[in-house]
Amino acid sequence: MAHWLLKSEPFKYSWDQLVADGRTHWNGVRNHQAANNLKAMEVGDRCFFYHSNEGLEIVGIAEVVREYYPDPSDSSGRFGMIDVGPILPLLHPVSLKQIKADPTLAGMALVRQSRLSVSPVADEEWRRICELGGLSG
DNA sequence: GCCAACGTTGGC
DNA sequence: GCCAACGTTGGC
Repeated sequence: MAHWLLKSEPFKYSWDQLVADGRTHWNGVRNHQAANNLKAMEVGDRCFFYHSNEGLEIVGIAEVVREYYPDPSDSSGRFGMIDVGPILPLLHPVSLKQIKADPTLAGMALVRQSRLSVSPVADEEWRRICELGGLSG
């Protein structure tokens, strides 16, 4: 199972909103690299949910519930979207500051490519963030 | 509010 | 096909 990280500005769409909604369309991606990552996702893959701009921390774990399909909000027809649902919040949100300070995590795509909204997460990065987040696994 | 990174657009 | 201009993202 692959792991991913999804970024959202909390004032646009927050973790709490995802919990309230039960599931949502992850639409509006207009970057090919991010879209390629969406394409590679399979139902059941887990994703960290990161709050950008405000918060600057990973707050929860979401799950892919529908694989890549066309995004009707893209008139060009080039981009697609997935659906995700919430799994559980982190007991302790993991901040960007912590991530940058941790040797295991400092090389994450989140850090290296700050503008990429959908990025892969390596297994050891996943385990380390779960640990920092207070989840035993 | 500023600025770096970076993708896109458009003139040539 | 190159590259300057411009727009957007997102951390600080």
